[in-house]
Amino acid sequence: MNIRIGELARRTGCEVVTIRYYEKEGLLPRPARSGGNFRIYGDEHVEHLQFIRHCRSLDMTLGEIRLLLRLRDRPAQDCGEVNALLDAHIRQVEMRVEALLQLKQHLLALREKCSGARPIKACGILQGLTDCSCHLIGQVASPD
Amino acid sequence: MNIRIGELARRTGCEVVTIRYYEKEGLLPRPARSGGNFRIYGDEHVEHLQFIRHCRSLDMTLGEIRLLLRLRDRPAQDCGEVNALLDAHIRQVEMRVEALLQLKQHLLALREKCSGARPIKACGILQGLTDCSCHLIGQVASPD
DNA sequence: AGAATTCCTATAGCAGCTATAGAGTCAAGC
DNA sequence: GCTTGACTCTATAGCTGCTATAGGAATTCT
Repeated sequence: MNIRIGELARRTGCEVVTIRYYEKEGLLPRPARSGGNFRIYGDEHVEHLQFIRHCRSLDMTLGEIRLLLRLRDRPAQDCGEVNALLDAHIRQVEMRVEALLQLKQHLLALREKCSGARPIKACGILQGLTDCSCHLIGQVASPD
Repeated sequence: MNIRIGELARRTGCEVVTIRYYEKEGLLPRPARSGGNFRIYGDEHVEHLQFIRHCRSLDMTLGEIRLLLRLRDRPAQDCGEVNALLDAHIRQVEMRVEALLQLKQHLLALREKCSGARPIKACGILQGLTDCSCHLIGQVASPD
């Protein structure tokens, strides 16, 4: 099976530019080239790219995916590292959720300060944002 | 009160480079300059920057903050727009939380496929990532 | 043969900073 | 008066994970 980049994109739901980007980043092995310098892919590339897309749909970083791919290339090694990576990723997601829930509480508290339909100079929300009393209490964890 | 950028940074917990960045982005008004071309700030800048930092700690984008600042400059106008902006922001946070909770479910399901301590070629997690059966079910909403 | 489509490389842009280079300013100590 | 050090200046590049654009070459359709 010899397909070009457009067909690979169609089969994986991945944009053409993104495929080239993964190649540049070393996530996808360099394919053979046709006489006219077009990339020629095979089944193994489809599978490889699907793996990457699956990981991305789980919000893994390209660094994490790179590591998983490297591990996958050592079939005899123990898979503890894979488990550890996933555990760490799950913890990160949990932390992000907690940070966002805290954030939401702060936003709701701020929201209660104004019922709307006031002149801006009396708006409770803008006053709450200007007031810095709660400034350091609710620091948000760094986004993803 | 005439302070330089380092002192402003200290008082607001904001990095010097970030202050200059906000100025370049039009969020912070250009301050006066000293003879040696140093930025000279006053009380109003401290307050202004605290407002920005407070908004950022609530995860607002610089675009949202720019809009809020512009509204703040029209004290007589009705504050409905401020309320609307905050409501929209809260909804966004809620959606992000839900997306992350879904994501967590997918990750936990994947995690269950392996107990660790296997050779990598038998790792249930890597197999789950290679298998694309659940690929399009759990698409994650675009991050923040 | 000519037009439409696909492909190529290289570069810049998005958000919200952070880091670096190379130079200038200013106050204190010797 | 001169050096040291802390601070400041501008300009530029880097981070993540793409996306968009320009300008060209290859292929495919009619």
